Amino acid sequence: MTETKFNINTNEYLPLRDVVFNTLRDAILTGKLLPGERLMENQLADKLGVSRTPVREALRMLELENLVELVPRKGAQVLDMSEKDIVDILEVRSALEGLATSLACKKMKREDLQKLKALEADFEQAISERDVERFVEIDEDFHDAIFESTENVKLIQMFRNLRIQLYRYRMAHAKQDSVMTTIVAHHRSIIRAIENRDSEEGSTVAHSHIKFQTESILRMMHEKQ
Amino acid sequence: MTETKFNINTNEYLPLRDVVFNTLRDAILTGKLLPGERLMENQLADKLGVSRTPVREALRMLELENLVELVPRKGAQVLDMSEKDIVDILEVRSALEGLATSLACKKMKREDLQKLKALEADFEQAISERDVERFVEIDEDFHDAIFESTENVKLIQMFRNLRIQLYRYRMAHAKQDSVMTTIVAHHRSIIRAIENRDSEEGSTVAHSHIKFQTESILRMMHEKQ
DNA sequence: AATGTCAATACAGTATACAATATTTTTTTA
DNA sequence: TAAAAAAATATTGTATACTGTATTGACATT
Repeated sequence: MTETKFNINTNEYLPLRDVVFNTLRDAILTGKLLPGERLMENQLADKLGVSRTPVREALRMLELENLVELVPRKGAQVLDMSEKDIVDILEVRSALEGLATSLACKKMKREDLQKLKALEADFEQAISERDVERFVEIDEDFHDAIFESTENVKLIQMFRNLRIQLYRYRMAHAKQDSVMTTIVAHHRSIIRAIENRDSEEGSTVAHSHIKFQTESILRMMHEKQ
Repeated sequence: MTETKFNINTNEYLPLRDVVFNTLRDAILTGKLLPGERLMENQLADKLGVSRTPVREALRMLELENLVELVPRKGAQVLDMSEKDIVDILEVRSALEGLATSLACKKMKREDLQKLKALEADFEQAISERDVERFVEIDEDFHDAIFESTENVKLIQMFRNLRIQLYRYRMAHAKQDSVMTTIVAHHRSIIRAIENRDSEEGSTVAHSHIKFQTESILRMMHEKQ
């Protein structure tokens, strides 16, 4: 199917720790493992059919992503997130998003901008089909494209790290009335700023985009209670 | 010697992995382990008198801090940093520093501001004594104080992570002529912005502070060659 | 001499065994 | 019966043993 010329076959191999890591991360992000739940090495090892060693290493990787908390000699548990944590994360994300967008205004290639524009139609379709999951996916692509265009590896890395931490809230947020259409409107403004190579404007719009997201997530959390 | 009332004795205990981590990190940051150097688990375990297990875990922790690179089935080596890496890091740091300073303008307690001001005298003394090491330490305290005042745990965490990565360059940078006095001048502007509770100004000054640092480090690197 | 093949070696990946410490349960004592 | 002490158990920390894969070097082949 996929034609591969000179496929250097760089590693089909995944260490078990990565397999375990992916499995546990997915379980946490999809809510199969709940905040506060204890993660015991033996138990996980048995369940996954591996030894404790890769489980331990996977747990440490999860700690790096702030998904679990490790207390020496006590063990690991799935981290819960307070409202303040969410606000803190979004505050940092706003700064990063501002930087990324302003850099995108300077550096994004024309073809990549075209791809960004093409996503608009996908957004509209997802909205009309009320497909929140799809919408959220495209939203990820949109922001990914902006960060990628900065060509700043550290920036991309930090952004991904923050995003993972809020992954659990992304769906519920977008489900709210009119949130999706507002997001699309913001995206249009961002695209316009990039088109005009207006870094100042890009940064400003990005900030207000995240500000809206913050308010929306907070509103959702308060309603839920 | 040290009188301890109600010493809750919260863990004198450090897991071996942390001891190894600290040891290796220190060795990397002080240049005892050089970029590109291979870190072999057996060898390190023997040298440090522990087993491979804590060494492996320490290496993974170092990877998180971007101090070593881990290639599956190949092993670890001390990461080298290109000029681009440094610029990338400082670009992100600039955004974080801008956010932190603008938050400090809003949130810093008066007493903490006083402490910040008190550092000025220390800076002057370090300069007059040509004590670069001391100067750099106070500089760390200064920026730490600003980030602490934001009360944003994620922001502080990311800042620390970035700072560690540039630790190796901090001394050489400050050693250059007139750099220290310029830094102190910048700090005064930052303090003034916080005093005036002027977030906009704080953010701007912070950005130009890091911009100066970036240029200075780059200049140094080019001269060195 | 250049290239290819094979064996030897070194290394990381994984599993397991043992040690130390928390936690839980049971027993003792008031 | 409640609290304290002790024992039992569960769990993490560390060491070691084993496995599989790269890497290296010797040797053979061209």
